[in-house]
Amino acid sequence: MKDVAEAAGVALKTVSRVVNGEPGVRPATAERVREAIARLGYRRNESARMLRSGRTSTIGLVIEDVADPFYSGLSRAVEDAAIRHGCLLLTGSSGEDPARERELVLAFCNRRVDGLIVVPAGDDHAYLRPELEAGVPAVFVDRPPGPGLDADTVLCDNAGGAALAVRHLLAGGHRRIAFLGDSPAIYTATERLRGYRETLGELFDERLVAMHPPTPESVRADLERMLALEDPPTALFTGNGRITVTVLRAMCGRWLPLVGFDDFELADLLSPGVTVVAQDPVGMGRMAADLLFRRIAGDRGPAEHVRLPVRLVVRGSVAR
Amino acid sequence: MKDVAEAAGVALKTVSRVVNGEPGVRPATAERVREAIARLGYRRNESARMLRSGRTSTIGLVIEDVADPFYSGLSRAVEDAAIRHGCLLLTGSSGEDPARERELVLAFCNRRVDGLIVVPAGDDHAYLRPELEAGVPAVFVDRPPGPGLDADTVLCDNAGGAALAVRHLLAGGHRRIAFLGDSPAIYTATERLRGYRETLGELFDERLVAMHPPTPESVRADLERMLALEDPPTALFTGNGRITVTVLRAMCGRWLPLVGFDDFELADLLSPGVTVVAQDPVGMGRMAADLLFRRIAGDRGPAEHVRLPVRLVVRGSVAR
DNA sequence: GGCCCGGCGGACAACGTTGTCAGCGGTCCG
DNA sequence: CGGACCGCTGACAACGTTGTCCGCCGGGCC
Repeated sequence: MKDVAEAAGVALKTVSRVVNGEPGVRPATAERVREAIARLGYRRNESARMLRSGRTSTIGLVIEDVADPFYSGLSRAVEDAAIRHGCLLLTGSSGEDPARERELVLAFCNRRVDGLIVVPAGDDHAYLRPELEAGVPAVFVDRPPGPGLDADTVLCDNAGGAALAVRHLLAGGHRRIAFLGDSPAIYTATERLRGYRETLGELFDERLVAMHPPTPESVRADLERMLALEDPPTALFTGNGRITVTVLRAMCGRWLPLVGFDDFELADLLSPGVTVVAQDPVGMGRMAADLLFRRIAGDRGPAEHVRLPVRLVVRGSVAR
Repeated sequence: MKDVAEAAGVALKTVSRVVNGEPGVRPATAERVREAIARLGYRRNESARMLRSGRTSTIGLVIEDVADPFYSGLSRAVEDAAIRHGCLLLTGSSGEDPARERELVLAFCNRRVDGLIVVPAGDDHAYLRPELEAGVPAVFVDRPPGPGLDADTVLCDNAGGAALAVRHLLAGGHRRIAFLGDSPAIYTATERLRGYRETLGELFDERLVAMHPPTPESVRADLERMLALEDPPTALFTGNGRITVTVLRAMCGRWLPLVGFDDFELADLLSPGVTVVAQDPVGMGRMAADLLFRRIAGDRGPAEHVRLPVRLVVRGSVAR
């Protein structure tokens, strides 16, 4: 900027004014400055600007894995909102590792992001308290933060969705409904288990429940074990998109009526189509971003807790 | 940092040394400093650090759409490499809009990213020349930059992959093979058309080619038009994952032997399974990131042009 | 016992920007 | 005709960090 000022024969501050479109510069001078900028290929240094102004026009997003369609949809929605507010997006995948989540969040804080959107991997967010108190707005999506942190959250109706799924299967005449869920360490997994369990009531049977991170082997083993019971399941409820797909693959050939939590591309093209409880990742991302930008704009109201509805999408997979 | 220094009763620079693990601080002093840091909840301001050091430990990634599985896989691979090098990732989706691509890239440059990975949307990258000359390393992925820019590129063998697909269909006895591709403005689309055309030789028939951004309506119309020909196609070659899926949906019920460019999740679970030319988005992302970090580390060798192989994954969709 | 050396700590400038305030003409009004 | 005001421009400090350089102090050696 100093060079531009010299080239245009004006003071540093005048260049700054032109660059920022501030008033008080004669058109002829401004033109001369702009010409010098173009000639020298000058670009404003945002680091310095941030340092001075305190705003980075950047928000941080921590998700579980960008490559997972659920999170990449959410991610895109957040990005769109960021662009609308003139912000850029720093993205990081925690891979369900609380330590990694913490590192990412703190790295974002070091860069003084204007706000954070976090899909928490762990359930201890004490490390975030100083940041929140320092005024960094944060919104938690898909899962609530650890205890003792009263921050904005955007969740979906996990238990209600599970209830929808189970009731649909019950209505189909099933009494032995297995649940294959993700690790109980994951909030959404236990919530969905809760909805499943409460809806089943006394039909609940612990032997029909399996919960851990899905691998083809573990899912296959779970299915084998359950199908070998003297009173095997006649239908399946799968706890997230990845598990649904893994189950579909593990079943190759055999078929059990199935409802999956979370919609996925091509669910409708499989035969039979897969009935799912559809969440709205894009809606969640948009909602979280809206909330965050309201906070960034200065909204200091009490923490908001949004719970988005889910809906049952009936396809062929439960026909008797 | 000044506050920490005061609280610990030492000089500013001593705090800086402790924070950066530099030698020359007595353990007792260092401990006092660390205690003060913890007590005050101090976090280093990266903006100031960048300003001073010139390195941001951040790289920028411009892709077409994070929500597209191809790009989200690539994205994840780049992120993993970035983390390995202690960098964070700024991500932006251009949505095939050259103006948006330009804005994103320039916004990244303003933030002084250490390097850029770009899936170009446009074919005029003159705007990037000053940045490249200023020493910002850039790697282009999936598509080459516009003419006159000699930068590192990581592409896949588009024409070769198309040839694989067409030869597979020819071997299946087909002579009337239609090609449904994306807009000819997209490099990969025209390359795949070229491979298709050259492999077909005199079997090539312009009436069996349709190229534009796929919408359910346009794809349906293309299929209708082609199937109404007196000599209709007996097989399809689809130019990317999105088109393949759109075609599958548009065909509902009817069936034509099909090979798609780009693999996609569940392609194997459809019945029949969809034969595809599989690219390796993760490999492309990793390769691009490796190249970029070599440049960032100071490699000033001539531009490298990597072309990754593709492979034909035969599934059921071409059985006669 | 004095000198030199090494280990440690601190003062200061600089990175590139923006906010504050002051200066310098010219114009308008009394 | 003089003073006040306004439009434009510029000098300077400050943001928080790090690199450079200097000084202090204690110990070992001559």
